[in-house]
Amino acid sequence: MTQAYSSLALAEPLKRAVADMGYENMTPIQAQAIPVVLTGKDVMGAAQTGTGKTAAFSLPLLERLLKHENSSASPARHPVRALVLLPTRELAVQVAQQIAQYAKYTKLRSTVVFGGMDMKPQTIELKKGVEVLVATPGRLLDHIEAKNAVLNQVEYVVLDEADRMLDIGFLPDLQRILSYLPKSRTTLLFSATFSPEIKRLAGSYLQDPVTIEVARPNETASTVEQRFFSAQDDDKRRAIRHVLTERGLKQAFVFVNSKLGCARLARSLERDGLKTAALHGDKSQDERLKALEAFKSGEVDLLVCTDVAARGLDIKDVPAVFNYDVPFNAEDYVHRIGRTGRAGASGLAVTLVASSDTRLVTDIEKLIKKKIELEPLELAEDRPRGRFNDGRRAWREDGEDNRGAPRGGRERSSYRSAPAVVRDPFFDKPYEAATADSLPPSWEVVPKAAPARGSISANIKPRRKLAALFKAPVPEAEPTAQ
DNA sequence: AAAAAAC
Repeated sequence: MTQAYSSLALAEPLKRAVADMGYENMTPIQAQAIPVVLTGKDVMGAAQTGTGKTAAFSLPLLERLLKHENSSASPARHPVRALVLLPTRELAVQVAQQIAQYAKYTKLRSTVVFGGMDMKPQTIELKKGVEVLVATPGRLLDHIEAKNAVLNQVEYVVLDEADRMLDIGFLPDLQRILSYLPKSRTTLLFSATFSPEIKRLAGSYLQDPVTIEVARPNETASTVEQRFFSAQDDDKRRAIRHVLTERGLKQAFVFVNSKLGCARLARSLERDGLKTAALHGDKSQDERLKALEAFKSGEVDLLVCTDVAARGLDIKDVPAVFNYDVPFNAEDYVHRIGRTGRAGASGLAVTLVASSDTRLVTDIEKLIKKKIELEPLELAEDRPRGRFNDGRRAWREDGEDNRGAPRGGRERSSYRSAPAVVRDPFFDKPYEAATADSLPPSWEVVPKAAPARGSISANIKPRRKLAALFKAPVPEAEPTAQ
């Protein structure tokens, strides 16, 4: 049963803002959470990625701020009445933008504070007075200590990506922030993933909470097609290009586990002819926001990123997510692939699994409670493999064959194994993002060696089209609010 | 095995 926003007891300005955004029907988490949040009770809410958790807490929160005036505040002052905390700066920006959209026809004011940017403009906004404050923990504490933000009249606290906010890395900051808030308040926790331990911990921050679980916690969105390919490091970049071309994909997130790896991979993919931006925590905030903007505007095809981008980012129509590295935490897998298949659209998640990653894949399998089939993705050689006796690789990054050009030295290099060079047609031409009328050429998967007995790959037929490994895309559903 | 969040 779908429910329309118009059926809700929301103030006219809020309904008008929702209508402006083109939303009509609520998602299940919205339909269930909004009436409960409207009662003012504490809530712990779990729903799959991309199903509109932000609207599920923002709309009823704004409604309550409108309906219940803060009687203890002097008319001239605008005390912070609602605080929304997030684990990354980009997410804080996004949620703040969304709240501002919902509140645009009301007199409620909101702003966002986060690190990596000048304190002054944020201070000016805070001093003007805001009812709703969106923030990342570290910078908020700075503002509290500088007396720029006074939180003793906060009535509502939201921990978005609550399980992350409650993990060991954030907990000390979070506890300090909560110590500045009144004891009597409403607390709302939302996430797509909750471990049993975090749930227990979360319970200690809530009073008589209502638990809303639209899906089993940690459940992946049904709109995302999940594929796992075994691919060694040298093959991973090519695997990405093959899948992009085969599926006619225009854009994708590419997740890696480290900041250094992120920068390196972005450079490599750029050399392969892909338009790429890198997003990780060692970049300046300016660069981070620019990278995200370049991806949103379609200026770049690939966003190579660390887990800074794993959670919450809502970019419309991202068709695919690659896990170039298998994430260390299974929960992060759920969030990473949740960047695609949002709001009912279809998405593809491809995880590239090296032989040392099998343990991590097992963890993911257990968490999402879905059987994972590891498929071989073995591509034809595009360049000679192996190394010289002196350890140099037989190929160079610029694509030139390195054989026959030994570095100076009296010992003559000999090539240990000289496999045949098979050219990969995609590798020779610059990558072009697919358009409606550029049908991708097909490419064959060629097995490199006989599969080991008893391995998963033993069941795979020797030669078949890569395209045949993929099923038809899922049709799009009607849009719902995010 | 890492990343994120303050200066």
